[in-house]
Amino acid sequence: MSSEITIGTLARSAGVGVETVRYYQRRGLLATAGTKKGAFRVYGDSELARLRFIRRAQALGFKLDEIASLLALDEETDRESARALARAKIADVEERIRQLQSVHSALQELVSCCEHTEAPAPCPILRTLGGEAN
Amino acid sequence: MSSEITIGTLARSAGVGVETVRYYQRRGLLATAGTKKGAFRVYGDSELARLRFIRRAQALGFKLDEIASLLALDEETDRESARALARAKIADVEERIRQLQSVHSALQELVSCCEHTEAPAPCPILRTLGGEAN
DNA sequence: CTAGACCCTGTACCAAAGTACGGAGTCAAC
DNA sequence: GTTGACTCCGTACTTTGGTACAGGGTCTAG
Repeated sequence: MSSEITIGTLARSAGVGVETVRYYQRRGLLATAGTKKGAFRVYGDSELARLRFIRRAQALGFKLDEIASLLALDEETDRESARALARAKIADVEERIRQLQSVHSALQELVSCCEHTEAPAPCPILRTLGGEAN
Repeated sequence: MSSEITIGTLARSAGVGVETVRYYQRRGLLATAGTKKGAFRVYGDSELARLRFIRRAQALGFKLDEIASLLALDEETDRESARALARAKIADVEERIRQLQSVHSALQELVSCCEHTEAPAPCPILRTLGGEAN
């Protein structure tokens, strides 16, 4: 049933490097396989699923510590907690978007000011960064 | 004219820590004052201006390496370069906003799916992260 | 039976932007 | 004439998510 796979194959199947798998093990996100076949540890489907879970969660902006919390949840009984974590992450993402948008418009302003200033004189961008009034 | 200030005052005036000033000096963003008054190095207005420049640029999302490039520009002759750097940063910020927006909508989808699933069964968020189809 | 590919463990290193600490010297005030 | 705040210089640690290497052992094919 559960395919017997070494760490290299496991890593490749999830699209990560062997060192990354080991790193997740060190971080406690993934168990180090208990069973060995000869001298090599052997992994199965559950480890692969967990590894993919980590990657998907990461793509959604969760950091490894948060993923550890997600992984500790039970599909059956922890829906509230899962939703709470997801909502917190949404708020987080929204905040970062707001920040970036404000930076974006400040930069836009500088550039368009620079473009519309015909004076051959000092660069408005550098002058603004340099100071006087703010 | 140029106020004679020690590093602590300089740092406080720019809203950073002394260690941060020293760090910028190590990074070559800020010169270590040559003049000393007794045993202590003495800074003036130009260092304060430079420090503020760094902070403003940082608030606009430039990293220290990029700020080094900005600081190397001449207000009079390097307008083109300044604009180019600002435009590159704008593109950068836009890209990050797009990324975050796509993450945001994926998260929204998960949460609203979870909210509208009345089955007492498994949590849709955790199940989606856990896999099968994607 | 040997070469090459793979695995094991442990440790060190990378970026980025600082922060903290140790041990010494010095300055100003009371 | 000493206390307390400040400075100097150098080094090490922090966070996050890995990556790289050293020095073995082992497995598989030809």
